Amino acid sequence: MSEKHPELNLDNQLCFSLYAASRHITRLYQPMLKQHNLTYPQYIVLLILWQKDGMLIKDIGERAQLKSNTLTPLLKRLEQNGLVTRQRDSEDERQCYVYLTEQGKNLESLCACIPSQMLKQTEMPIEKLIELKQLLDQLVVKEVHGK
Amino acid sequence: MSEKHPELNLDNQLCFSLYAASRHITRLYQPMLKQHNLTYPQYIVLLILWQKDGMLIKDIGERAQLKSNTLTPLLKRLEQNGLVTRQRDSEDERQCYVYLTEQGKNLESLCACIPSQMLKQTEMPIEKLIELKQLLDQLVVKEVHGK
DNA sequence: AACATTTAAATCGTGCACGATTAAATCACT
DNA sequence: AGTGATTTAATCGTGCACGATTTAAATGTT
Repeated sequence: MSEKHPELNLDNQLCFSLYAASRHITRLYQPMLKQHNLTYPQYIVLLILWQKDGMLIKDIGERAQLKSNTLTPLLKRLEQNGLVTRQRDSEDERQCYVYLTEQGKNLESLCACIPSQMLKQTEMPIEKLIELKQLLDQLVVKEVHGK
Repeated sequence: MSEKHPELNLDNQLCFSLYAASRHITRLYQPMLKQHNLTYPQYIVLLILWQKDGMLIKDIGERAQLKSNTLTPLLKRLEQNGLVTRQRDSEDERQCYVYLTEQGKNLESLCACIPSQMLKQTEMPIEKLIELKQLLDQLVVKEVHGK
């Protein structure tokens, strides 16, 4: 066991805990999302559209922190599955609006139980989860300003 | 703005904060890793091997929480780049050991500055980062037991 | 010894992520 | 009006992640 560089010990790396925890939580979502034929990033995009229908891809991207190279194919899949439609802005043909279909809107109620089921599975007290979320958001906020 | 299902508000979703923070931190690593022609998951695997050289793929996978379907191609790329070699166990031909090459070993010292540079970039006090890491690890530990 | 079971790695297919580039529309400025 | 810069989405290529399957080797059981 090398101890030349203890700062490189995996157990000291916040980055790895973050990476592992994120994938772990995504895996926990899979069984529930699979019932609705959704992937986790698709679910994120739907969360955004359920809050505000008819958004521009650009604005969805800002909210989800994803660019068109990820969103365009993802939205095409959602469209193929009948959950959204895409429509160019007639005022500015560069832009593209995304609208929920009826099926996409109806899915919201069906997914409403997911957050509470997830909370149950994590088995961590709600105060700790809130604390964790705040710390995570602080970690990201810095760079948004710096940009 | 739909408020039928406030539990689905993106801003209330720990999962999204986790997902966004993880990708954010990975992006922060990119410039430093690119200098050594490494991706972030490759760096994770090297962190593991720097701690203990000559591990089985199975054990690397347990440590990194990755299976062979992810590790095999990743290790082939590390091998192509001259950082590791792979060798079947002659006692048990199913198993495969991964060894650092000289170049792979030498890279450790070159990467030793990365953690401190990352700490600088996050601009979050070290106590908060430690707290964050502990919470993340608690989130994951539960499922390992349940499994 | 024969055969079912288990294990480890590799393979396959799908869907992200993301850097880089492209194409088209709009804007800004002369 | 003309043209260079900017904006938006799409496209392209690479490398993960991961469920599912396959292959080969080892193990267990009769």
